[in-house]
Amino acid sequence: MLIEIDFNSDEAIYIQLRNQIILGIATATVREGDSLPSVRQLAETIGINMHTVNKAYSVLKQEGFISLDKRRGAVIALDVDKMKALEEMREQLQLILAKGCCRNITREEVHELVDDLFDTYSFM
Amino acid sequence: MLIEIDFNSDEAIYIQLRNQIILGIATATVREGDSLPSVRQLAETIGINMHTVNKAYSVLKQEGFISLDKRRGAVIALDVDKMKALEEMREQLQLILAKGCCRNITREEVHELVDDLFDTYSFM
DNA sequence: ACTTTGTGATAGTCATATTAGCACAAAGCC
DNA sequence: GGCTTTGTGCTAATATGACTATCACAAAGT
Repeated sequence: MLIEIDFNSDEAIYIQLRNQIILGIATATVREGDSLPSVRQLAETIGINMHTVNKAYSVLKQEGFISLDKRRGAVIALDVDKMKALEEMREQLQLILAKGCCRNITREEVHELVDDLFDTYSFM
Repeated sequence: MLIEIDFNSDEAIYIQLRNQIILGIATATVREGDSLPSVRQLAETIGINMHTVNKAYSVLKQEGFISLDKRRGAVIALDVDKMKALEEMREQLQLILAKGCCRNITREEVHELVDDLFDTYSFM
């Protein structure tokens, strides 16, 4: 799994890491049960501090994407609470759709965008 | 237009302000051509500093939602660059849909969510 | 034994967010 | 003409979060 960090981004490094790992899971680059590299390994590969990677992993654990194990390290383990996920998605979509609405984007165009992206994430 | 700030939120005050104003535009609480309160007025109403409101307005201007005028203050003026807006929306949807995908949310459920929210933003 | 693992504590640096105070030119009002 | 309000600019102080740098330690694998 290739991870690229933009050091000039205004987005925190550990957030970029988290996002790319989530995208990696959705695009089936990594699958349920797979292990992520150790915090020290990944940190050295990217060229950042160990604790920054650890923070990204902690966030992913807290959000229910991975499970941290002493023996196997960080393992992909999806906590599927659909109701909670739908509520969260609704909240996040709210602002994005409002922006689009101000720019005269129609609901049909949003549907196309959703379908287009969903085809990329067809891992089930 | 009612504005509520959560001072315990991890989201910056000026970001909360920006978001609520965008939602206000989309829900037609404020309409194109309307003026927003002056930076000093709004700051006093909310109980925050003048410069924080000014920052929110500056961001909204830079993003093409309002236009700042010496005489009329901050006026709702939507810069409709649809292509740019679609590109931006695609980028923002990418992560949100990836998250949902990991939680087994189907594209039909996303469509329902989109339609539901779009009904709220029917100002055109 | 040796290495690697996650994890914790501590401390320093840097950027950002927020507030405060002062100022000034332009516009509106009486 | 006086007065107020407007956006905008400047500087400075404080607080918080992000990132890095070390040192450390117990648990697990080889």
